[in-house]
Amino acid sequence: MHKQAEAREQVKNIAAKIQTDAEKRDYVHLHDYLLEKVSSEVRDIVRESLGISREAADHMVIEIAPPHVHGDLALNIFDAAKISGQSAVNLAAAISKALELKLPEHLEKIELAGPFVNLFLKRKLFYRESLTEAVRLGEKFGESNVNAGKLAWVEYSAPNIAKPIGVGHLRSTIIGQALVNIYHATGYGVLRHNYLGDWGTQFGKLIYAYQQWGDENKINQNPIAELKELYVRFHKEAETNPDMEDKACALSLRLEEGAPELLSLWQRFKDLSVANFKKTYQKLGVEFDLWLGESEFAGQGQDIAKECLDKKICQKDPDSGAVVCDLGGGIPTFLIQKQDGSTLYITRDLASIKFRVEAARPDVLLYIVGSEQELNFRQFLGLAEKLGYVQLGRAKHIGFGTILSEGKKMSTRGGTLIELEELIAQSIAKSKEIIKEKNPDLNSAQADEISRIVGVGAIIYNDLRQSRTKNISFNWKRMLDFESGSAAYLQYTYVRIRSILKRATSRPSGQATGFSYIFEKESEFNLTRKMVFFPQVVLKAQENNWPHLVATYLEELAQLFNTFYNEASIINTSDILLRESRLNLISAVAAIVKKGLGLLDIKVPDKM
RNA sequence: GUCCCCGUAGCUUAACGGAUAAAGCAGCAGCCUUCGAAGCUGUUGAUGGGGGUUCGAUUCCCUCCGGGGACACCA
Repeated sequence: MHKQAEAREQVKNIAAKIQTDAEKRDYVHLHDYLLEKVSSEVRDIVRESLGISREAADHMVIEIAPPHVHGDLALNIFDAAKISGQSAVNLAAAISKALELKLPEHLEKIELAGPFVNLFLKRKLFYRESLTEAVRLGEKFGESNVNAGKLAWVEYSAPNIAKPIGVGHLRSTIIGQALVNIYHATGYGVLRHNYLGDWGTQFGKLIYAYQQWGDENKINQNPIAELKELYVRFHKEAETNPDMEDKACALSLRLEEGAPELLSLWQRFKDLSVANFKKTYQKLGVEFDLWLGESEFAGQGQDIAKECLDKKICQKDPDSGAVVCDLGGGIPTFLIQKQDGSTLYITRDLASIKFRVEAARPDVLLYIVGSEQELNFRQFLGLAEKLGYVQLGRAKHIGFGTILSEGKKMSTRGGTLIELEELIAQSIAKSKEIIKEKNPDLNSAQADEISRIVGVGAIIYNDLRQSRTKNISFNWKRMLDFESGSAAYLQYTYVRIRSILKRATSRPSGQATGFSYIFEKESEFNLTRKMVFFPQVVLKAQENNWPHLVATYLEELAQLFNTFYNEASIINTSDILLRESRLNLISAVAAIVKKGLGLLDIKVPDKM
């Protein structure tokens, strides 16, 4: 089909651009990070002196020592013990002895406590090196090259056309965009795909409703609201008038067959919707490389069904003639073709994944779709793998919980559904009230700009701060609580640091690589000790598809900063070297906060 | 009925099978003539019940209870 070739060409161009971007990219090598250097010093010594396998040695992980423990860092050897088949206590003793005999460069001493090996850093050296590194890398700190050269295809947002975006698609949009950013930070090239819900029987209903009651004036004035109105009216009237469903079905079949007058109507609805969505995405700071909807794959349903039958993976139901698939393994059977021969959602998804793999050859494909579709994805991906469309395990469904209001799912009928546009507008308005109250000196334009950043940040953070799979209990008050544990808390921390830096008479002398940074207080050291873990946190967030790790980390880092801030004056530090060190320290913290929030797709204001 | 997710302090949430379960809100007691108090310090308070695996379980397995969701011609 002509259209299909065009789409393929488009995808190939996008993939090529992603690849050239990747080639030009200046990657930060993971093994250059200080924490990695310390880790490999330890691993090398242990491997050489104990003769344990590389795999076991690589599974020794350095962590921050718990507060009640003596030591700066702790070596977690439990996995290594399991791999090398020793008891943790014995291995820890052997490791501790080996490290004491040949002390790694960055360590002062070792302490053994049962199965735990506690590490004492040469604090001055560590402080100097960690700060030098963070200052040098600035807002690149945290990135790595672990997945350099790989391509991830991420499908997210995926709203249905002719309907307003609701809070359900909001989660997909926010989580998807965060994962896009996080994947990119670990080296991936990422193709951002908005797979529009622009096909299926609902368009028969919509067209029917339009033909019956459509009002051109209203549609031109407020397209989405009016289209939704038509759709709702259809369902209301269909309750008392059941043959409307059949008429709508007939329309949708004619649409699928390509009836020109219906197609042009459909195209118009789609164009209106997309224009509207783009405005919303702009407010959220979300962007896509590819807008390719389900309709693109509607024509291939029959071929897919035929292939499934030919390969004897699916069967024709003798009574109805529908095509049925049974994957076994406790997965319920499902249809891939209706008895009237028309396609289903899953059939189009199959055509779509085949297309994606052929056109771009991604290393991973992510589908950011609510957990209620978990079964559908097990069926769809199971069948796609069986058909050989995608390699086992490369395509993943990234599910997430529902947004609940008072413990219940938001529903249009119950009047509890919040449309995304409404949510954004209200959040910005409420943020503005708070901002004006907290900082009355801001002029109106500044207050507008800041409340957009803070209001949108509150929405995004409310979603990403907790683990993906859990339901979110939606609560206006909590979302707009700008105290600890909020985006505003992090933004405030950033703004405060910027403010100190502006007031300081000397600028941080970041460029000097040999600069001998010094510290005085425990809280300063604790900050750099926390900072060096940022790249690891980003990596782990990517590996597990857990954006909330970044949020949790940033809160902890910000709190360490605020503690330090409260016990030491930075500008009034009389020792010049110490003052210069502190200015660089807080500047590095600000860079991480900005970078981390950026990974979550949250902006930072200059003042607030 | 089958399958999936979830159950942690009064509330909302953290915790690769690891040391004394971590925060925020709410409550109580403190800290601004000094870099932005949207902050900081202290304090009260929790793993739904019962088994099991393990040197060690909030985490894994079984079971019960409670909440949410999904189960073929919708997406």
